[in-house]
Amino acid sequence: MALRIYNTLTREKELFESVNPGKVGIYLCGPTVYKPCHIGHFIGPVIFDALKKYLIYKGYNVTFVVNITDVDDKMINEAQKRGITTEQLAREISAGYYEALEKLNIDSIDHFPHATSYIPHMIQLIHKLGDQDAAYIADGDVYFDVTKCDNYGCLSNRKQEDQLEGSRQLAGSSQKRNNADFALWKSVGPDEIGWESPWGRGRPGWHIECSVMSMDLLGETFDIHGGGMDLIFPHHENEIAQSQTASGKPYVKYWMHNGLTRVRTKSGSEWKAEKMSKSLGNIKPIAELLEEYPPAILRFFVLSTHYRRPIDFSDEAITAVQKGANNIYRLLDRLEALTGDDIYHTKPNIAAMENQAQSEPDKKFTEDVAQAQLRYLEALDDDFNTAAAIATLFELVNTVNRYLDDQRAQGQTNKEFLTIAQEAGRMITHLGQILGLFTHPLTKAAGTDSLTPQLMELIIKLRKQARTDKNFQLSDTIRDALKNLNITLRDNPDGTTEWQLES
RNA sequence: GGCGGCGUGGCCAAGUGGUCUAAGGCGACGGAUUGCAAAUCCGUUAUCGUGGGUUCGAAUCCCACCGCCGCCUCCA
Repeated sequence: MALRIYNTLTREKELFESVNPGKVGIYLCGPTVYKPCHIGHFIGPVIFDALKKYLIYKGYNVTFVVNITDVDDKMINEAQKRGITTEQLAREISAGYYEALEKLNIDSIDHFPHATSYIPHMIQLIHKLGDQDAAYIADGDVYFDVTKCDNYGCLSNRKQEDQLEGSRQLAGSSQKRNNADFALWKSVGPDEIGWESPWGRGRPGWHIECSVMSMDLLGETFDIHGGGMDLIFPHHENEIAQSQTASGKPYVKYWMHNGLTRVRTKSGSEWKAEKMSKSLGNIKPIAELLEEYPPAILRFFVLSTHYRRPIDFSDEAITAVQKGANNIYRLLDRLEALTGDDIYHTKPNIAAMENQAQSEPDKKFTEDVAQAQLRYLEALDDDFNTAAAIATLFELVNTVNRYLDDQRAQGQTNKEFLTIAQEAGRMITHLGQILGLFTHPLTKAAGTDSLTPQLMELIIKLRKQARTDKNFQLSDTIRDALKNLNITLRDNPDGTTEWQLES
């Protein structure tokens, strides 16, 4: 089994082979911390956190870097508007960012380099570029000369000549050698935020920070660089130009770009999907969203679409996904309740299933579970198709439910089939957890105290008596009352009743 | 003007040359089960934007057209 990844650079799915055997470096463009983050900021982190987990599963040693841009025009403006320093602003916004990451189970990021901590490195890199005449001073600013990079435009497939007409890039600094040249260092006045440099007081351009931090932490050539598709040009294109020119080596082996988040809104009877943006005012802060939906569901939602496609965000869409995910949780929780064993934190044991499986249905079932695992991993190997992988999870759930039903229908009294079903449940959590899904029950474990199960047993017994007496009014009252406590009863055909705490 | 993405059932969403009259989810409908429900199971619900073309064979390749979205200024 070999992982294949779509590389924006070549526009093809390529076999993944890491630069250094057994090791993988991933760099993802993080947020500019000037306004509260929204769901769009977490698409990348969810995807690449899941990817890292999968690579670890495959045996790689992975280093994952997400940068924090804590200096640029927007930050300065916002800080000024609010009457605080940019440091205060950065601290406040990044705290919210980290908090959301944690809730979304994004725990695999090894480094969060801040741009402001890398100023000397940036100056060094600009120097290096200057030595090659790839950087020059104009109007006190330092620019990168794109003609010094022979493959400029390779990532975005753009030619400079084509960019002129219709572009909103107005004829500004006429001092630039080429229209496409971009700033490496911008000069600032004495009372503005800035750092001393050989070119006077100033602050770095946006693109240089990612080049510097990624190469510092991952090496001059590293494996995977991720980001939203909107960053392909100019940001990533410029990163390549700077880094490659400075190091004389290829910069990144695989460029992975995720689709952008769109918001579905209704105008009249027409649905339309548009980009999230501040000007459109269709942004919901992540903190708010995390209040409305369980974080695990949001993560599931993101991964249930292939990463390269845009995700249309709407309450309806999340709700639909949530209902689907609940079917999986319901089965898992049910298996735990039936067997009394933890299936979230133990690994499946196919061999044990095979040993236990005596009858034909048991054997068939065991075979189906093994097949599901295979298809799940195959899907992930195919350009990290989490959507297809998740589909196999649903099929597996159906397989288990059917098995349980069949066993029950046959009046199976021995509980051996439960052992087998339990292993299948473990397979579901195990596969899900490769992507950071199904790490815990969605709700607080039911009856964590010892009293609840006993009380439930009592209540169920009483209700059963009521039903035997055909006192349905009473039995339904009990059922409704429990429902209000989010406890659902399941009356099985064989007369037994199970209970479950629903989310 | 240039670059790029998208258009698959009521909705969401996989699939990018044959196993596809098309996975999976939500919804709807019918059935089993139930005292009634819930849950679960079974079944039904698509020829893949339009029109051409290539091919023995296309949702998948090519051309044209229509529609939507993004980038070329800051953006994950």
